[in-house]
Amino acid sequence: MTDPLSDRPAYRQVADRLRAPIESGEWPAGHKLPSESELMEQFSVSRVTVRLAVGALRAEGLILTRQGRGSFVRDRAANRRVSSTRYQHDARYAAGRVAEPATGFGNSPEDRNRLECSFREQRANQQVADFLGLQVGEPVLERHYVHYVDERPERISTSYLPMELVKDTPVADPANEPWPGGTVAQLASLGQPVTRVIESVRARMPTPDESTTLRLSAGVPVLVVTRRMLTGADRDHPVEAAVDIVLPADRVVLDYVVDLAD
Amino acid sequence: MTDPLSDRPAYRQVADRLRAPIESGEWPAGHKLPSESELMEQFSVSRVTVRLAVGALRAEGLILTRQGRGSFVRDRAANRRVSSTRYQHDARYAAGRVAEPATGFGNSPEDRNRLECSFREQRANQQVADFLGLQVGEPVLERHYVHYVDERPERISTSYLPMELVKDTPVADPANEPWPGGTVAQLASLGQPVTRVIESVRARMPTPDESTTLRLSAGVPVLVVTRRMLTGADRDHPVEAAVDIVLPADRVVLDYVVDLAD
DNA sequence: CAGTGGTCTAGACCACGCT
DNA sequence: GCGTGGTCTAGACCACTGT
Repeated sequence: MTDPLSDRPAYRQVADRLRAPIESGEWPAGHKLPSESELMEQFSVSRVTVRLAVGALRAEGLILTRQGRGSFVRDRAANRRVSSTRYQHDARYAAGRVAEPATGFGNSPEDRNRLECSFREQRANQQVADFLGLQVGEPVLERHYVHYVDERPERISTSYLPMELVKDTPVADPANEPWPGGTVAQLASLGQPVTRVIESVRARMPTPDESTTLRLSAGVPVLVVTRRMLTGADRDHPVEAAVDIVLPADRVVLDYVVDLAD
Repeated sequence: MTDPLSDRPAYRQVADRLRAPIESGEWPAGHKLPSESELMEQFSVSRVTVRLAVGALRAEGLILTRQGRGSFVRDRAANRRVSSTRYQHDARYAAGRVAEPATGFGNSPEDRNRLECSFREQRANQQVADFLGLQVGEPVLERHYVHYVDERPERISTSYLPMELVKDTPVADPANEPWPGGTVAQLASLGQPVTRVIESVRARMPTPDESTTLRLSAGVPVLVVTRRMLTGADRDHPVEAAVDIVLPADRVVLDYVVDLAD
């Protein structure tokens, strides 16, 4: 039953009573919630009220609903770690100092990875021009990737390289993807050893397109990384800009190692 | 009008037709959407259908609704940048090599910052023990913070220090907060200069409590950072663990600088 | 087939914000 | 007072999942 005297709306009271056993762990991941008809009877409310409550929990990312089956407690443990140390590792690989590249953005074995990519020549927009130190309209190579791990899409990204740098080189040929050692190794092959990577991390709800591509359930945000790669002894010459690396937040953790030495 | 022949449900069609002018920029941040009655008439659908459409846009973080006023396009530009370089800066400050500390987690002028904190002695749980290299149950100092910038709550965090390290020191006294130079400077004052910081970044939807404290509107995720601070020449001796630094994703961007030098 | 969630209608009353 | 969104009801039909 709900308390009609409370100023807390009925649907919130129902949501609260369902949230408690989820957050306490009493209902573990995969546990089936009572059906909507059971909840209607249990709390003496209409179907619309029940659905408002269930919808709230779904928007919080606590449950997922499947037509014809029911509502279930979602597994919220993100398990793929993506570490900033992969850049250092790939730089050492490109310099011939280690035998194996870092195993992709996902640090997962090669045989579980798959990459879809499409390249095209494009003219720099304002943001890309700012990042690469170019004028708006200068030619750049736009590279669009969808990265799969175990047949699950785990990353959408769009990256830009100055056309002047890559024209008529193996880097501009999508047939050479996936390139061992990634973008860091590609730039090294062009005589541009990366000396600094700057990543900016944001989070937001996915667009419907992203939600479809990444197969996200309701209530799951995306991590959005923008990346700049720089070369030179002063680490200030931009050579690559990845403006949107979109990652599913229910599966990915980003690790950053910051060393203090002066 | 909606197309009843389409297999796309009516509420999605309405949502699509409202999303287009928002994403194209035709309706800029702050623009008022048509009222629910107007949408009912315009698309010849019931109120419930209109509210499903509006609710979907709200869950995507595109709009916010205010009772008695209407629905408005939300401003999605996050503007506070939090950079990993603040740790290096604070280390130099603690070593007396620069005159001013980094201006807080938010890198914003001191006079716009305010800190609420509460300290208490606690026994390490499994996660804290793992992070600090202690046994479960060993005493730790638990520090809970809420950080405001311009009177807006911008960060909730819980941090742990080994009790053995801080007992009867100025660091254990909340009256000394905010401490110039932050945790890095506090540890330096204890003879524990931090040599490495490891941050793990996740994103998820907020709990109702977090949503209230951070004054989040619907459809806004939180960035969740867990941090470990390490000392020693081998950068492997843990001295601090911040298990949950919760940041509003509509206002904060995290910047990380990764230098490659070998 | 029965049970589940997904969509949709018509109608009602309330709380809030502005004039 | 009036228009706004917030909450709630009773009832209907559909699509999907399992037996």
